[in-house]
Amino acid sequence: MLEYQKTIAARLAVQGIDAGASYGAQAIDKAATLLLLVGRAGPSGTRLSDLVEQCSLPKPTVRRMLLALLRAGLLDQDSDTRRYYLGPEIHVLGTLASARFGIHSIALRSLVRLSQQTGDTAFLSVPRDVHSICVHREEGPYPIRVHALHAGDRHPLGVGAGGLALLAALPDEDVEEVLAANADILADKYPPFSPSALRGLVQDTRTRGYALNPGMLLPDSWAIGVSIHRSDGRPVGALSIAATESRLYPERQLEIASLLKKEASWIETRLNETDPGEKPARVRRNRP
Amino acid sequence: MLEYQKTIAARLAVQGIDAGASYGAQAIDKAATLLLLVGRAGPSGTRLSDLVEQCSLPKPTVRRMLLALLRAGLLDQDSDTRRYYLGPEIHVLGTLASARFGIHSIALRSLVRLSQQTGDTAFLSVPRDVHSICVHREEGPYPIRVHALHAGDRHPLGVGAGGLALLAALPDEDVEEVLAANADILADKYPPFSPSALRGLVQDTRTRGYALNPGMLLPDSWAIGVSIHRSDGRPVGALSIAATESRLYPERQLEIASLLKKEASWIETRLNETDPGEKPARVRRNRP
DNA sequence: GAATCAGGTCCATATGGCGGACCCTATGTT
DNA sequence: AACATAGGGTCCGCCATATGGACCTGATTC
Repeated sequence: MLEYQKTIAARLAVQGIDAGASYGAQAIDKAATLLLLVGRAGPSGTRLSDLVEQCSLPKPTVRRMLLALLRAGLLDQDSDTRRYYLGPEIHVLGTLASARFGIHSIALRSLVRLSQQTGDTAFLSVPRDVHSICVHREEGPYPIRVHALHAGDRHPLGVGAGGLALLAALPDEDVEEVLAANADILADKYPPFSPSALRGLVQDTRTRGYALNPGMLLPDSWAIGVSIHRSDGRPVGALSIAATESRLYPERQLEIASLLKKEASWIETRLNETDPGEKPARVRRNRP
Repeated sequence: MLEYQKTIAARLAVQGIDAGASYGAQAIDKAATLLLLVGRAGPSGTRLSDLVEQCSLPKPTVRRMLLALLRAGLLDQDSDTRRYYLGPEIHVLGTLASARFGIHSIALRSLVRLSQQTGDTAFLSVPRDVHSICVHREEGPYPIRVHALHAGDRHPLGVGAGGLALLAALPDEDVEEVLAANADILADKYPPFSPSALRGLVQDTRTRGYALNPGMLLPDSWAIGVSIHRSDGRPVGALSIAATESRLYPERQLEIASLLKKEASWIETRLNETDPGEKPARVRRNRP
């Protein structure tokens, strides 16, 4: 493995993206990394030099990749500002993919209701590998807003109320796997979240019935989260509500937790009825 | 350009996908093509051999690409059936991209209302290059259903009620460009849609105020469509309703057209209020 | 007007992708 | 049981293709 490739892996690992081991078609690994980085940059886009810095690849290489991604419609470039954005083709593909991972379109209504009822900001997070990704933020009417989490942000599972709800919903063996996989990142970038601390948080979450983040990432940025399960029990997402400490005193926590649970089960029923498990019949069993 | 690459372009052109000219990072062109093909295959997935056939690349190459895409989470493979599907990462990225191309999540409610009110099936199509793509189909309660159009299908602009509504919403010069770009495909795969016929359909659509497809693709598969515009006038999508001829007699056409127009303008107001034109300030003007 | 910064491009080099040939398993067929 | 077919997946030597240091250009700053 070349030196710069180590650096990619290292940098991305720190940022919560794991480029993974690559054997063959390495261009695609780089392209995927760039897509993630552009996606994380959000609606204001990124600049070439930012991307070069973030993925530690030489500029011409990044530029070539970007050109190819533009050509494919997977990215967009503003011709004035020269900034790069996610492209129309990604949107189309994502829409088609939602037939399989259709939590989002269903959960949207829940988020709107939650943010209206509570006044605070509601989030939908989904698990991806050993991370949780915030895929939607719905602002509530209350004027003091917590902006610690943005759509596109990735954190190790267990960090933040949504991610903690997801982690606590996994069986213990999976929890340990996740903690092991994230050990380096946690130690490096999330000092309050040592493996033992996370085990404690998971226990608390399970007994309490909802996940609580008492400002562990950003002081006075509190949040409550609950997980959403597929019919086979696997967690496929988490709803959470963020507010300042003064708005999350114990009694209100309970109110909000019950609202969250109501919406979670609402989503679960919708998910199961639109998920007919439409699999082709043929079965094989000859894996190496 | 090598022989097999010509073949890719040729095959995909026939199917309405244009691989485009490729200079540098050609792996990404192939990867993007595969993503499109898997996306078009829909929720039942595709097999390796289908993909090999559709993109006319040698099997090991396709497989290497697929492995890389699986590694990146852009695709999924069912370990039993060995079929390939769009992956979770595509879904996440698509969700993030919808911040920029957010028609879908807004339009969903319109589609539900339309299919409930009319009983028939409602579609959302978006323009992409010189094609229209059906990104959502919402079934209505009426038992006789027209299944000529599926989510993921691409047709040249002007073919089908949604695509015709989109084409007719473009200025004449753009219409001519689109017709020229699609000339080969139209002649080859859509015999009823000669350029002159399409020009006539566009005129009819503009004077009538809505697009009508009187079973031109599939006998007795009729449809009505209207376009959705951004604040600057560009069409960004189309709503359509499909039914059999007997359910689309002239008076009902008018009723449905007015329902479609009502929903289209509902979407337009939502689009404009959630599209704050959030662009970075810096401006440059030095294009080669 | 010199210095800095950002976007973008060039081209000799060698690395990593290419694809014909091959293997394995499952499912007919005689 | 032996044979045939079809689909999924892998190997490895050759050479086409991506690589990246160096360079160009236009803005912005001092």
